[in-house]
Amino acid sequence: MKVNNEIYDCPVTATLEVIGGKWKPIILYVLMSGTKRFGALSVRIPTISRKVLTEQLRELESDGLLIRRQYKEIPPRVEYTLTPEGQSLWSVFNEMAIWGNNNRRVSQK
Amino acid sequence: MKVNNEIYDCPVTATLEVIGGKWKPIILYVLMSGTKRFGALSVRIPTISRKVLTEQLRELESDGLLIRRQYKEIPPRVEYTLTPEGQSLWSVFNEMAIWGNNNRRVSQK
DNA sequence: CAGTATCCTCGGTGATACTG
DNA sequence: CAGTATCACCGAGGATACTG
Repeated sequence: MKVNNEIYDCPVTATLEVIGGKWKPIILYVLMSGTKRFGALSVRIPTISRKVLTEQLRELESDGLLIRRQYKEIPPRVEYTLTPEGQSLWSVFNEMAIWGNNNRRVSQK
Repeated sequence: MKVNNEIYDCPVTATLEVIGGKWKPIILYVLMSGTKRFGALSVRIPTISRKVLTEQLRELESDGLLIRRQYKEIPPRVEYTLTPEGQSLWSVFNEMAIWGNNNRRVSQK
């Protein structure tokens, strides 16, 4: 997500630049529970198109938050795993979850 | 920001629904240091148009994060103040700032 | 001073079809 | 299975001018 220009570069906006947007939080959240295949991500997030899922995963990869492993098999297999940097976002998500639970009405899954 | 549909309603996305987007973090951050007038916000965030600033402030107000106080004077004076709920976002921003400082290259103001 | 009112641009997202 | 390619849309955000 294009959050802001360099004038306002600050750690908070830098973080939102990486985890903000419509799909990245849920993708990262799903991957927090461990390595997932492309298809598994697609099943867990059924309303995202494969095109957009691919794009978001590529961005998270180039931001160093996850690793893409492609196995040269038939049928193809591609796995996505959080890097330590990606996993370290847990504390951020946790703080957001606490605030959301305390201050928002959240319907449960 | 339209983050996601109800299927993925979770505390994290609920939080991002409120503080995500291009301008809200910086607006909230500026207001963390105390009540500000419309013009003061505009000066501190010079690249936001007044139209968009107005829109964002209205959304933050209807989300209960800030209070808008209008003084019937000439010239007009309008002040924006964080509610306790808005101020309670400090811990969220703090966690994001820590992560950003540890994991991103951030140019200083 | 603190906004509105209009008009417009652009990029993120979606739908659909195709492929190694 | 895990993608690409193409086309299309829509709405957040921006530019500019006007106002109580």
